[in-house]
Amino acid sequence: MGNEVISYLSKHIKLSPRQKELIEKCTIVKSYTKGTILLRQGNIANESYFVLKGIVRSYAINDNEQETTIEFYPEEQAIIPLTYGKRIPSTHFLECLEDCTLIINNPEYEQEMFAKYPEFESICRVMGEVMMAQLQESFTDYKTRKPEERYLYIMEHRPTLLQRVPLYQLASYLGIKPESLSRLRKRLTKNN
Amino acid sequence: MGNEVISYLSKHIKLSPRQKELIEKCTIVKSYTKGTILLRQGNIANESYFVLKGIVRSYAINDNEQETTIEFYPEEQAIIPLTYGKRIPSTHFLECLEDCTLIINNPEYEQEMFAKYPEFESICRVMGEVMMAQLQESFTDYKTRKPEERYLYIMEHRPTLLQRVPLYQLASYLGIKPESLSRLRKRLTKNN
DNA sequence: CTTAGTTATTGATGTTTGTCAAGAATGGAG
DNA sequence: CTCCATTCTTGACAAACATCAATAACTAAG
Repeated sequence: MGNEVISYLSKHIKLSPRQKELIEKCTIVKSYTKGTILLRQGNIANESYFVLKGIVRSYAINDNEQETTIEFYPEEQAIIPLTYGKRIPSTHFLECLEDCTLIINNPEYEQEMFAKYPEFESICRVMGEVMMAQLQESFTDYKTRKPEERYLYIMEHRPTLLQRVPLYQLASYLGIKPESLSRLRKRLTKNN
Repeated sequence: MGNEVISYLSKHIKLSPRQKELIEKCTIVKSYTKGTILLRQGNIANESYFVLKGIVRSYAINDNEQETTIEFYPEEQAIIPLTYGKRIPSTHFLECLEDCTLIINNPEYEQEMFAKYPEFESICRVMGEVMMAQLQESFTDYKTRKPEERYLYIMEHRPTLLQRVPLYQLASYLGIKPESLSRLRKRLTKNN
């Protein structure tokens, strides 16, 4: 069951055979039905996840009641809420867009693991750093690209998203209204 | 000299008198002239900073040779490059927009400090978490607000920026072209 | 003070997005 | 299968931004 986790982690750091063994042993797996809210904005985030099957969306609602999709997490993605393990209320929601199978983690269990297998702590630290760098990069990218360029990027690099995600949610991910995404797509099919 | 650091840190975490004393003792201060590049995109970031005087800009250049301002760091701001202490090349530049006086830090010095004063490690960890949360929040905010709203936010919360920063750099921070910022400003003065 | 270089504004024009409203397509529940 | 709710598309119009080009304002160096 932990194979997917190992394949994911291996993209970012080198794992020793012993570490791989460890990960396989220590995973808690749960399933959720489509539509399940894993975390609510304002609540405390006391779990982190790893997606084995399905797709999870993270989104936030601001004072204008506008909903913004922050990220989609399909298979082989780690989901670590920003407020994970802190006392601060969560800044965003987590929602299952399909029936999902997830690996669950929580701070207490993590601490237990760290005590038993100290190497685990640096793995987690590195993962945190990687996520932060990715976040910064996508922010920079977001500022320099137009919605159309962002859409084309997704078509090229994450084409399955288009089949699995409602377009109005993709629109809020791109930072435009659903109508604009609709027209953008029409434009693209015409010109090619 | 460390007073400003203490005042900054105190905004985010509680410091004991002993910790404050520590910080005062252990700071390395340097000065740079306007225009100095502290860090280049592609290079290794082996220093982090704290601004005592002046203002530093972080920006990135993407494949289209477009320059995007990521953040302005005036007095009392910590600057921790995302790739700080890692072997990854930096994703952004750091540039002094004025003559600057900065507190310098590097990973080796940090490790030394951690060994001597273990409490320091958790201070740094918390600071990292705070920065990450801020980054995520500004990203979400960026997606839901229009350029005009972002400009008004700066006028209200960081009014000094407008006097210290060239408008074309502020424009790239807001995600628009200088011409558009110019017109946006004109619009606002007319309607109020 | 003058000049060269940078930064800011303005005008004209085309494209894209937002908004409001209506209609078409899709999908799930009974 | 039918119906209802959600999701997607389309139209018309206004607002905002990008682009190109020219001019104005400002700054720093000689």
